[in-house]
Amino acid sequence: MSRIYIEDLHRHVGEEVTIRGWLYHKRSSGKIRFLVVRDGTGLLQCVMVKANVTEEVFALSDALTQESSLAVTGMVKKDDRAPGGVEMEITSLSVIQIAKEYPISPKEHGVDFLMDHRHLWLRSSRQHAILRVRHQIISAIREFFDNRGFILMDAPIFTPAACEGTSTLFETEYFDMGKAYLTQSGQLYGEAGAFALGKTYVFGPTFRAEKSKTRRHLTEFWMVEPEVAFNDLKDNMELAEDFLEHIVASVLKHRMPELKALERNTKFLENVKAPLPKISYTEAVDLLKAKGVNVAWGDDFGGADETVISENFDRPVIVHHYPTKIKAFYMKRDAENPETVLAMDVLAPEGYGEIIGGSQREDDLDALVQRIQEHQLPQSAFEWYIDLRRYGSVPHAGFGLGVERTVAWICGLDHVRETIPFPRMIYRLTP
RNA sequence: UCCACAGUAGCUCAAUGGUAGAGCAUCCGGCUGUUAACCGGAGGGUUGCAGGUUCGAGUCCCGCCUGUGGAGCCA
Repeated sequence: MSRIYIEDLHRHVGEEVTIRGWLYHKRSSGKIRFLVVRDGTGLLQCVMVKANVTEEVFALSDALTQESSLAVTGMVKKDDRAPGGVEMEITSLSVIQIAKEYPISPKEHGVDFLMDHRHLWLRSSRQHAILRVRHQIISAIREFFDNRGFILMDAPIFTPAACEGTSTLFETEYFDMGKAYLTQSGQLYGEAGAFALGKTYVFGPTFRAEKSKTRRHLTEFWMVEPEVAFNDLKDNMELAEDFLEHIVASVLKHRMPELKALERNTKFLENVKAPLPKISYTEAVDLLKAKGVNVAWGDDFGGADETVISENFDRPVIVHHYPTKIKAFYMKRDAENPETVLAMDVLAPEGYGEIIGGSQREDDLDALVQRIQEHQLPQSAFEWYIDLRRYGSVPHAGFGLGVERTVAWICGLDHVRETIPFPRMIYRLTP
């Protein structure tokens, strides 16, 4: 016998079925009880009328507490009075466990309390909606690259050295070999992959020990990083805009009920179609100056600056050709203007900030070694990476997309802490 | 790390320097269509910790702890 889930109940109207799940909420009125049951796929209002069940079953419903596990059996009926339009008329009920007093009530709670109870908070409908959208985004990411012949290439999490700034590494003892570090990015390994397999993507968790305490930061977050041999900056930007279009279209196609539950205005999401608007860093600085922001050419943009830039567009905007000195060592300098690199960031609209950062990579051996020295990085740790420029180096490019910021943007959340099941932040390691 | 704000019942919050309270949750009772149901009743407190001022401190002062929002840094 196949198991029936709440999300499929509209196909079982008129049948007697059994649903196993948890009590989400209960309302009682003398001789009639309304049990709202959840099973992970949705919520179902179950109506228990005293005359229709045995005394034992009716008494059992009195003992049910919020989140008690149970199985309900009854007739599935269409009823406009029920949330979801379908309800169950209970004929039988069995209790699996009576839950202890559940800490999360239907009333409001503070952020810290909810984060302390994250393992239970995940059961609420808002968190359901977010995690389903996250799932859809991850699914769309893999679908996009898989359909284009990219090979998933996992990068290591223990690494011998930094690829971004050195001050933001989590370190750990690695037997008698000294320190190992948790990866900040799989990109360098992705480059090795691109030279082996042509087009690859790295997808996994990354770690930054930045003491950032903002709505956009986690210490552990997921990143997907495509890397393509023979791609230049233009190819890279085109890949990024096709990629974003695909992700957003997939969520709009499959997760509208969740976006509605999150009260997400999808107007801007529907605009996410390639090609996206593109401006150079220099144009972005001029734009900021015209808006009265005090910036100079060569400054990196802060979160507020990114918001001002993105407010000029009704869809994500690509900013390219950043100053060399504010970007990573592996980015290729523009031959026409070595003060800039062939970098590009994608800024999400509505103030959600940078969701993609990428570049064409430095493929020249001498230039790369020089950049490593300029950044005072330990060259020995990068010998394998430099090797890629010794043996058949070619132009190549890639980018990284932060999954949590993308989820926050698409869901319209005001903080990334709700975009991942168990967020890791500067002051939170549990649950 | 820096700046600002906060910490009172299980939760969300009140309380002019003068008897610590409400709603929800819990428990008891009532109600045959509820939608965060409603109505009546009950229990529930070392006011974050440690000092100080005062006749008297949840309230004022000092230090610490924890958290929230933001900055810098970044995806």
